[in-house]
Amino acid sequence: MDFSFPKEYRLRKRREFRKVYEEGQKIYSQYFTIHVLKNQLGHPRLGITVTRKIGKSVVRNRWKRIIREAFRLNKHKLPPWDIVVTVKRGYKPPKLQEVEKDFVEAIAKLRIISTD
RNA sequence: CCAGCAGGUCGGGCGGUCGCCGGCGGUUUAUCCGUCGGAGGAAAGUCCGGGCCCCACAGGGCAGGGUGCUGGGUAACACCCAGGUCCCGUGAGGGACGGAAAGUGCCACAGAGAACAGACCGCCGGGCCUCUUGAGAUUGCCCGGUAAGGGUGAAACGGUGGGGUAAGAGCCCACCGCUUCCCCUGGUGACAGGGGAAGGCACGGUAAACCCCACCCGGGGCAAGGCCAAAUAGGGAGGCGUUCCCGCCUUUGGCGGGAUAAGGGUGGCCCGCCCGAUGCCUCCGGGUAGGCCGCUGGAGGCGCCGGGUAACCGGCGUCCCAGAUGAAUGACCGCCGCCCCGUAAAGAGCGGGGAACAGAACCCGGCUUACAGACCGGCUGGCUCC
RNA sequence: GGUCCCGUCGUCUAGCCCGGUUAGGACACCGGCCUCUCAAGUCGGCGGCAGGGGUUCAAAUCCCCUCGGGACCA
Repeated sequence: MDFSFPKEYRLRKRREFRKVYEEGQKIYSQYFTIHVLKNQLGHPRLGITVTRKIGKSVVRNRWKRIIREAFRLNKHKLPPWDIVVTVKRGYKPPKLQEVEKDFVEAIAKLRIISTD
């Protein structure tokens, strides 16, 4: 199974993020605010937002790495959407399994809503 | 062995699986494969100093800012090294550092008096009143002397002894201290040592108050700066075209319709068909999105030798050691090492748990701040043993 | 990444340049008076210099470090 994470699977420009914010759907999970928009690429793409309010650079990097790992290990199950994950304030970075669970459940919920 | 003082080093190790970023090689022209490398001592705070780049600039001055014992190191510094004086410590050591005798300002409260000082209490002399026969004594008041004592304060005009006096005081003397000046010796110098003269002592603090003196500093920052460059709008140059007919309305004008021109669309091309009086085409320069360079080989690391007390410098050899840009350096597992807890008489073993501060963004030299723990020598004081 | 500014009661502020009473005021809060009660009014109280170090006899004020908040630059 392919667990790689090349650049085509990432959101890299400010206007790509803006498009998801303005045209996509939104859901709140325990740790994140997740914006989602269907794309035409046939695979999902991930964008992560961790503001300076979350913590210093060590903490911000930790969040990004864990989120990226959660996406990477589950990307074969994900629909072809652009997904932007914004970290909420007030949490310490938890274990990978917790983030994975939180992220996958939130996406599953959105999937049900969008198929209705 | 116990206290302590300065200083240096490290910041878990090995292996596997899944990923990420970059270099090189191959392969295809856009994907794979191979291989190598991939956070720190502070990468942090951005507090100083430089390199680099752009702008400005003849030279000098003013304003503004910084530094401040001496000598040295350095690209430079507010850093580092060595030294000096004073203060603290039994000591190893630690801390402070131009000028208050150029001028100005300020020194609250308390206190009698606070900056060419000052009589509240006290001490001493004199006068008046009171008591007394009187000498005289005492209380009160007044005048004067006095800085030795008390008290206030952060700070009150040198100390000890003697003389002196009504009581006192550098008022005078001796010794100690202090200030200023001169000479000699040592040192590059701060300064030190020695000798002499003058002065009874006159000059309290504050310059992280204004200021004076000496020296230094142009401004901005890689989001600097440079290159390539769509689409759209606009600018410049050149070329082609800017014609005819009909109807209506109040004007050499406007509106509507038709034909054709430059040109465009369709199409491999010609004819044809369609659009078309609106302009159209080509080139140039600026420039946005976007991309590229700057971008990591450097005041570089390590070793040896030489110079220097040292900071550091020189020579030779050797190594290449992150370069991202919504921003890589991660996740999981196993074994070993370290620490803690339980079990055991200690240990072994077994089981469970823990491991700091922190993440490069143009690059260096410093400073400051954060930091679980581990290690290395050096020195001081005390106790004990040989 | 870089450049710069600001932190005073619970909130908004004065004082800071040029150091010196118990750091002043408004709103809020608490208690009393007034009122049948509440509000208003009135009297009193509670409560603060972001933290640490230094200079000074003395620091909210001057100097340094740390922490927190904010603005600007593609």
